Amino acid sequence: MAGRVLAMVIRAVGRYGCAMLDLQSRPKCSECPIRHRAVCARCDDDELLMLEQIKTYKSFKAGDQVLWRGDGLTYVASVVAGVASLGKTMEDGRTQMVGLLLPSDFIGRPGREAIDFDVVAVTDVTLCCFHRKPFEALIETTPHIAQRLMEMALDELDAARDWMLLLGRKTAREKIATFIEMLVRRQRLTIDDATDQELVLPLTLHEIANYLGLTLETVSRQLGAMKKERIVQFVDRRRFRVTDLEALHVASGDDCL
Amino acid sequence: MAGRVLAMVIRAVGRYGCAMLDLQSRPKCSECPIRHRAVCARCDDDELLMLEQIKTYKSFKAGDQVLWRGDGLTYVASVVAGVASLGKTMEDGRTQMVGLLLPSDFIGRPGREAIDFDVVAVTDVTLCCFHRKPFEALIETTPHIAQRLMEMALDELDAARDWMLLLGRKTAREKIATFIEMLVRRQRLTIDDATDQELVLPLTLHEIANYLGLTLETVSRQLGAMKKERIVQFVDRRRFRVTDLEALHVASGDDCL
DNA sequence: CTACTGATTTGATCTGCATCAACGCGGATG
DNA sequence: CATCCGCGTTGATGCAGATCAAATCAGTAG
Repeated sequence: MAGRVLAMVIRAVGRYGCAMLDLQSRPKCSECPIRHRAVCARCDDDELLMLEQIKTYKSFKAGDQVLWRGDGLTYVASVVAGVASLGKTMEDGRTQMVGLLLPSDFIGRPGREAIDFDVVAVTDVTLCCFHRKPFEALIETTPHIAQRLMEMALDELDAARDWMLLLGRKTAREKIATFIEMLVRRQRLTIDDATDQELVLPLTLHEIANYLGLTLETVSRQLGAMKKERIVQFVDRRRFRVTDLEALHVASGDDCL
Repeated sequence: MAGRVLAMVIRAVGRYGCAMLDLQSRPKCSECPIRHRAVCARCDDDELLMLEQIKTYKSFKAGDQVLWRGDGLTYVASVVAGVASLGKTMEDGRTQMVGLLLPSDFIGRPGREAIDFDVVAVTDVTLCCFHRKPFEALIETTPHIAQRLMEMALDELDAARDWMLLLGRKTAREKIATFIEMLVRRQRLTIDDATDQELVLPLTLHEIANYLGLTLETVSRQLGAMKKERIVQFVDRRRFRVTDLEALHVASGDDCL
């Protein structure tokens, strides 16, 4: 069971002959695109060096399962590139996405043997993996890592709580609006001057529904309604822009700013 | 997650809550009931001494608002006794509880100026408060605190994700069953041989509904149904016992153990 | 004891979203 | 080129749970 990750990697690579990323490669931490946001953000050069020694890159193709619920946690990892989802599944097949992992987000947790949800690659994904045991040891000796991990966990906790309000109390329309607003805000953070920028839906309708606690039909209908109302405008299936940010915000049901 | 202390709460509440505790008093950390589970769990005696110097006890009556959303965070705190809730409210009055705080749980977060939800005392509550600034300084110099806070945040994150599945996908019946099962599991952790123990609903129907993303009428009806089916049995409004643990678990919709 | 207040129960009705079903579209495959 | 399959759209129908309304009960203040 623990070997599944590896099997996945092999399959992913095997499929395309050789994935673009060399598995053996161990890019310099100092040149890493997530250097200043990931779990290593607060580390100094010496600490970085120690991390560098226990890290390995792994790649996954869109759709690949990265971890199965109940899997032994041999590795913990940071998302370097791509989007992955955290999901829970009930016996009868109902599923709920409980988190979206974007670059710099952390997978797994020190001090626990198994993971309690599925991790799936939504797009092609690159992970920076650390063997859990040495990573845990590093936490004991390197305050900067525990401090950063604490910050990140608390941030995710805030996000999870916002999502609980959404799941528990918001209407379908409010859920969709909140979701789109979240995409806008994120894009803003990455690209400057992103007002009126073209945005991308990183998920299929099915995945969005799964994230919002709805069915895909409902998502389709609500999106359709917002198109009609000229709140959003689609250039193709995936790309769109927000034409009425104010109306979008009102529709989200959230307080003033 | 954070619970595992309900019996203590029940006992504390069952007596005279925490009203008897002197506000000015600064009890010895070494004799603190939550010494080994709270944010200070990993601290050694020296570290404890430093915490002791910046701590103050505060008490709140059941129903008191401890913090308002948007409040400046002058203090962070641990719950010493009693139950408090974290809640979110929408403009039109809809509310969703996003967390239950039991003894040893932590309120507030270092490195953030304001809090993004309301904290309300459900029962009489005693807090062990630390001025935020010196507490943050302590985190920088005391790895044990950051490590423990990280652990606690990750535990709460797991709990929040379970709750997201509940809010997003479970039926009313499953929600109620899951809630009761959670109460049972918590009690079990504290009192050995707790099978068939009498349990207490620490919340009103209104609060339970608020926690589960339901209306109080629905909660009442589902509880009524489970009474009829002899799954639970009430001795009075607040006290009950589970008569069919197996059926309860099946009703919760969760996987085998 | 009485009146009042807040918590709970129960019933009747309404509705938002799920469910079921059919169809159109575009990209991949042979 | 035909076909297939995953994805998205659209329509018809059903139902779980919300909403509205009223009665009961328990505690408590007078």
